Amino acid sequence: MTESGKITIRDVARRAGVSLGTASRAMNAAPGVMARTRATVEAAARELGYQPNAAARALRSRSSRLIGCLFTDLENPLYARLYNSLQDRMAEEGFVTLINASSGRADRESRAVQTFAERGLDAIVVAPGNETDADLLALLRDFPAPIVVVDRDIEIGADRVLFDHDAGIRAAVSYLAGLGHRRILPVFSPIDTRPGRMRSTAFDAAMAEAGLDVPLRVAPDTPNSPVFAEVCAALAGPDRATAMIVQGTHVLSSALNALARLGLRVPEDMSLIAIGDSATTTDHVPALTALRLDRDGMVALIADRLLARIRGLDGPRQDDVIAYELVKRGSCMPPA
Amino acid sequence: MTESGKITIRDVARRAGVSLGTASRAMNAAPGVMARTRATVEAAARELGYQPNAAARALRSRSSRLIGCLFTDLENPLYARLYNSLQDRMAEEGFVTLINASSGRADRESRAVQTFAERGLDAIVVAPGNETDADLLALLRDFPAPIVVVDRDIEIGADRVLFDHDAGIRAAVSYLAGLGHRRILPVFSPIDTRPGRMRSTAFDAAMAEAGLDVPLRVAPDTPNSPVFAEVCAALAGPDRATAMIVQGTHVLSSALNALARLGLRVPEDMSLIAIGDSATTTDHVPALTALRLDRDGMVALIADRLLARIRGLDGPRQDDVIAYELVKRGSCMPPA
DNA sequence: ATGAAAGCGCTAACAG
DNA sequence: CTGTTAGCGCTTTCAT
Repeated sequence: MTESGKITIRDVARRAGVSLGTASRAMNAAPGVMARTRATVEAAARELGYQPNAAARALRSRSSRLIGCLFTDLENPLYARLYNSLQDRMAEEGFVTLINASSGRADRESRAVQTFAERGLDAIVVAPGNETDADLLALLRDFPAPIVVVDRDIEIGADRVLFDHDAGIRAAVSYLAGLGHRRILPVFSPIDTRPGRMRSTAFDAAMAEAGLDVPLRVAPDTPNSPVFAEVCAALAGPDRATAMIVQGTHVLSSALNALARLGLRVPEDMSLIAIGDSATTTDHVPALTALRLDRDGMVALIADRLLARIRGLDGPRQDDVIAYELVKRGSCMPPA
Repeated sequence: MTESGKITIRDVARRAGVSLGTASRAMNAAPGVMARTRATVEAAARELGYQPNAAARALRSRSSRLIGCLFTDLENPLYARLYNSLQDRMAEEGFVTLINASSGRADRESRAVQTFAERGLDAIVVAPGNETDADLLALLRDFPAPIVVVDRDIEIGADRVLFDHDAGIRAAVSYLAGLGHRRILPVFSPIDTRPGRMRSTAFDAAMAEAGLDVPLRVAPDTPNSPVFAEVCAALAGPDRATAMIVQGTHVLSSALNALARLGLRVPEDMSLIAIGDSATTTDHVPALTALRLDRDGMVALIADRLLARIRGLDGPRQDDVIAYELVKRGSCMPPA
């Protein structure tokens, strides 16, 4: 019935009794259109069920009104939520947001960037799993549209939004140290990418400043590797850690598993701080003290930067830093 | 340097010393092009770093080579993986796959479908959170391209890929009953959508057939609601259940939480079968017996159906059923 | 097998 | 403020 896809701007113009150009201007809220004319055109469009043809528009205007995201992992709540929020915000501005998950494989990431280029995306936001792949870096450097890099140490002359792992980890360590903990077990992701690298460095520095040793550490191979066995082993000795700082979702749940297996209760036998806040931390009983990113702030920052660059802002590339907040809940107490 | 985006098919044709039309035919592997000509054109394209303009192509050919997915939740491992696999498969066929997450809100779902229509997507696959919203259904019915519905009871004349919850739940119940369990606690999602509805029905039927009562059930408000308190309450009595069948990821982890709090070990004190297989089930210690969907089969089915319809297959709409497999691991044993 | 030409639907530049 | 016109880059007739 609606026969969508058949009605062109010509039909709208005819029905509104104006020229094609005027119809276009009216619908795009261009300056210099009489309010009355605009109303007439809009009414005609509505009555006809007019839907603009995105391809024609992109071809002519050289803007696809498409934004792309390249992340490693869709299941990661951080990225899933970032994508959701970004999508909402960009939709308000008339953009459609794509996402591509690479599982961290460099070849996939390169292909995705290439596809993005062919499709003429207006901008992309990337957090690739790989910070050093030459191919990917070249593709990114040559990318014909603005890029925002999220929490990766890659230098391609693009704007970046970076997380303040340093302050976050320091806050966690000093909270725990203040509670009286002296043996704190870090369970962090591998160091081949910015978050892992920075967390490890910050942790070591903070511990050193607090005069504490770091005899043991658990480093999952990937951000999603289970660490059950490693955590069990690390907690086996007589001088076991009395507190842990644990990253992520998968890693966190397998660490929790290990505690359960060892018969260690949180927080009585083990204090715990999670890096990143999600359903896993809030739904846990007791709710977990966590390092939470200011997600809304981050999305606003990314979106604003994206929009500004799309609109032609030509200033120097800029780095912005997003803070972590230590949300204190029930998973920490002084050691026994 | 590469100056991408500037080289058009004209440049390629000129360099190859052929006409524009021939260049197009050569690159699209159209019939009736001399092998030599094709080679020349392809070489020219490569040397120039030619990238076809997707918008122009879409405008002229009336095909965007874009596929859309409309799911409720990106964090849900099932959808995240379905999307990943589908994307891989469709990329091989030259399509880019978009995804949109609605969080189950009908208005968002309607807007997403509308956007998909404007963008001229070649096909969409949908698993909306809402099966009855009139607006959404109308939009879907009028959608100008093929649709594949995933596990939803919506009748819009589209092909569907449905999960066999009935056989799956029955297999789980009869396995547990065979082990000697008589009190089995179901922890299922709400019944306002196909999976929840079918699971509940199948569970009741299977229990009745096994001659077992269902005194208690836990039904989270949404597929992601925590059920800690409800599970604790349900397991409080003297005749507590000795086995549970639990859905999802979030629900599952909060149920596991509840067991830990109650001091109930799996499987010694409580047998447990998870609906859906993910890192949560495989990484748990002990690994959880789970109802696993044949994901590869599902993706192949969806992709084939999509492709066939895009290519004009005009047969009657079809329903396909995907089986669940009961993967036996360490979380079940006879009741004490 | 290839070349020439038309035109997809739209926006932007230029007149009036 | 509005009408007219010229393409955007490509695929697809229609000739040859």
